Amino acid sequence: MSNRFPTERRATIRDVAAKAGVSIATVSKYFNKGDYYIADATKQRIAEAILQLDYEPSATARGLVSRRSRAIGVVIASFDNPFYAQLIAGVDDVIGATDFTMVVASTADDPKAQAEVVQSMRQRQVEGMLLASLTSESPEVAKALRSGIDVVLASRVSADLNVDAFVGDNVGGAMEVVRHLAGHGHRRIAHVAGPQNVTSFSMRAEGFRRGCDEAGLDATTATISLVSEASVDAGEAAAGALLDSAEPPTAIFAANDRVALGVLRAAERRGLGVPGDLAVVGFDNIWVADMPGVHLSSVDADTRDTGRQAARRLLERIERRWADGGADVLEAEQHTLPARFIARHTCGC
Amino acid sequence: MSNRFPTERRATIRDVAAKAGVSIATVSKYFNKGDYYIADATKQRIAEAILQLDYEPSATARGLVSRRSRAIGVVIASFDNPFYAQLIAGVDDVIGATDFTMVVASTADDPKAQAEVVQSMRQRQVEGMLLASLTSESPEVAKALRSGIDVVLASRVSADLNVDAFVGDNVGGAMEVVRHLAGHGHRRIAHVAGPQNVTSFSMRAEGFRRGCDEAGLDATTATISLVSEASVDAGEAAAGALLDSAEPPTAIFAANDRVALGVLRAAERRGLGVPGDLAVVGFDNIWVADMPGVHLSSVDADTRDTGRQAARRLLERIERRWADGGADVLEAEQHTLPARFIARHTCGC
DNA sequence: ATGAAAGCGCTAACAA
DNA sequence: TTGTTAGCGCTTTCAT
Repeated sequence: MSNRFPTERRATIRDVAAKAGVSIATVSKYFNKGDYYIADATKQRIAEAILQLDYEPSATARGLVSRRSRAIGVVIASFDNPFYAQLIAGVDDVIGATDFTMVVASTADDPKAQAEVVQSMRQRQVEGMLLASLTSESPEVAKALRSGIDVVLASRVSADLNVDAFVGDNVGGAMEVVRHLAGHGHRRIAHVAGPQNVTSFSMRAEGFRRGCDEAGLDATTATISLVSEASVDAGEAAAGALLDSAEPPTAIFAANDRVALGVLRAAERRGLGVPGDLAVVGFDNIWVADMPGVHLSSVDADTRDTGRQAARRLLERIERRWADGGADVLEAEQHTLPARFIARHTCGC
Repeated sequence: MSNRFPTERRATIRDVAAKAGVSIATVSKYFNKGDYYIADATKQRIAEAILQLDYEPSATARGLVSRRSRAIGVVIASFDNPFYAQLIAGVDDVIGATDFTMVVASTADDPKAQAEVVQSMRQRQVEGMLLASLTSESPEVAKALRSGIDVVLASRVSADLNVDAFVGDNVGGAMEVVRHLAGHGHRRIAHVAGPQNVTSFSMRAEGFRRGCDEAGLDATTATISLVSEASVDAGEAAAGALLDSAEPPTAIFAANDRVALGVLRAAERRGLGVPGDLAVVGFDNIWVADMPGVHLSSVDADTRDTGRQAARRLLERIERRWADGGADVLEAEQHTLPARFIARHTCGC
């Protein structure tokens, strides 16, 4: 047996009005409580009718007249990446407590996909967008901005978009890592860097360089190995090449924890002890880093909180826009969130 | 400097029509290509106008008249749980390839939150809902069903809702685990079971019992320890109690991988060797299970594919409904996806 | 090949 | 306190 209901037409405000014996305006007022006076007896009858008809007001119709969708769009690179999962969890923490809904889409860092997604969100009239996946800025984003959609960046910065951005202290965190590793006596340190068109990764690479300078290491010992995708497999491959070279590093700083996990696997496959033969440090401090058997040293920039802050800011912008009649009065700010080095087992602590 | 654009009113179909010197009906036809003939010259002018005005049709207005939102709702328990992340990734695989959008919300398995979320989605006129977090079925879901919203369950079954469900072979998978563990010679096997109001967990517990029967183990050696929340910490606590008891188990089968990770941590904290002193098996085969240093044996029911299949089915239902003029002709089916035991290090293989 | 007009379900003046 | 009415931006007959 299937759900065989004749599926009678959804009840509308008209049906409610008819059944309650009032005008649709009164029913509308009933829902937009607070601003109107309406007799208790009438209220009763309306409530009754709503219940009986199982009426639910159409957000679509409401949105059309009020010109507000009460929806925000969230764009990430992928769902099965704990970093984005954490970020969205943070966004959800704040959005879930409001009457806004989230429409979410992933773009796999594909500019074309991003353009499509942004366009689709514009059509859906989202009031704001939270972009966490933004490598090359597509013109679609600028258009969205121009059409009155607020935009906030998370874990990304943009040179030509004048919008708020919330991003961890990648440079500082990376420098801290090198400092720490150097403190353990390492001289041959390698950095497995992620795609440099992703700002977080390029900033980490920059921090690595600065850290090496600071520690007096030069390019003969401090090397950077680029990886085209920040994945476990790519990390394993890159680390493998490094480890199999003539003068392998004694410590590897990975672009992020997933890459670090790949490095760990490469070491394990070669029977190398960690941190004895090789020290490893990641970035992002995803929950896995703290798991038994892993104990990966990492840098924590509180991803979930990044999501929360970015979401709050977006909401703030949206509210302000309505309060100020469409104007965009807030200055765009770049917020750098503090990064903390988390020493666990793999760095040699 | 902020994004200071006077934020002129979004262009509407009217503006386009005016600028192109045609009627709005023609512009509308331009977008609903295929069904109408429209002169090439006119097409040109419209395209031009659209470009200049940076016009994007309003999905809201469209939805109001067409009565279709081209949106589906996805309800999960939480984002920062790799299981749901995988599931959503699967859903995204198929939805992302269509012109539907996903509105997502989490409920933390709170019935009240679930009711709110479902209600909100109903207001937003989603055409279908994918429920992956459904412990106690709230009446809201039945209402949604009645109002013509298609519903598909993922990784959950429901006794009183007559809807499609896609769920892994929890019973069979669990039996397989016990069989395997018994094959390794274990007699004292414990199951750290998750909240029993979650069908996946109750089914796994059931499979555990059946497996013990099959292996000739009885309640004196095969024990079940209930945990109120399927988390790492809860798993650690439960395993700790088990391990510190007079006659500790030699093998623990955890409700899922997160709980298993907790078990692993409990063992590690006590200096117990795995699998030497304690064999451990999880469930779900989240990606972490395969990481270096972890090597957790688990049961794989292809979560991502579950998401894909469920999403496909939902889309199928939606299309059918429109093809058949609102009727709901598909029989509700319960799909059991095969579960495969994945032997890694922690089970003793 | 194109346009006029009637709504889709709702909100928000303005009247009564 | 309640009702009338004019749209919100679009699709869709039905004319032309």
